Amino acid sequence: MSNQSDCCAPLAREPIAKDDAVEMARILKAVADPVRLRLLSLIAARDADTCVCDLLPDFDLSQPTISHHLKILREAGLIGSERRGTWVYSWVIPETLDRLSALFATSKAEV
Amino acid sequence: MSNQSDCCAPLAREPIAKDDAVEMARILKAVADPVRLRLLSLIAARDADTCVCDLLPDFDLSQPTISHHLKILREAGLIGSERRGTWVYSWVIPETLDRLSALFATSKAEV
DNA sequence: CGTCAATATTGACATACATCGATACCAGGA
DNA sequence: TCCTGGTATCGATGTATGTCAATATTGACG
Repeated sequence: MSNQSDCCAPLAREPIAKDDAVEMARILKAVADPVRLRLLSLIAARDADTCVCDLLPDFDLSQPTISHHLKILREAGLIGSERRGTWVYSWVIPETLDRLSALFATSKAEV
Repeated sequence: MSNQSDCCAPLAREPIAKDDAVEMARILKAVADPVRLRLLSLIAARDADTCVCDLLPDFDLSQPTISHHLKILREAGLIGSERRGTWVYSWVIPETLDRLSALFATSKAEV
């Protein structure tokens, strides 16, 4: 029943299936890091797409390290990225955030 | 402004503070594992408290390993546990689930 | 007490991960 | 066509993590 784009009822509703647990844990691993959580938040809190160069100054980390973290967020489907000339811009994919939010929802009543 | 029980606005609302990112990443690490996600779900989906002995048969893992995972969930504030005679029972702490759910909320409109 | 069943702790091990410096790749401009 | 600046990849390294077998702890019950 669960596919990529619409996976699993809230944790508290019914025991999550093994495969779904693997899939959601993959996404959760991507956000289970202070640096990536901040990167994601910086990108998500903007109205416009975010240039990587705007993110770097906020961290005491090397450019390769930030690039590495962005790749992990991208592979988890949490952000999208695109090169525009010299710069690379990123944006949030809200559907993936929604999946996480729904996963932890506790109100058993719903649609 | 943010304390333990009510930390940080949704990621997408404003850039998360460094300390909050560390704190939330700590909790997220606890759920970023397929086994712990299933444990949490099994416990959360029940009406009554869950005996550890009821959880073991669902996994192809040793008892010490399950015990280890439960400890991590406990230390993250996701579940509570209590010994009653021979058995140890666990229950979910919904406030912590709510914090996670709220963290990923995308609708900018709210209370 | 002494035993037994349920759970926790310890120590060891292999694997995964965050980070860096060095370097490669790309696109724009002289 | 060659530089230059922004970004990605690579290789190395130290640390964290998931797992187990062995053992300790806890509490119930003879």
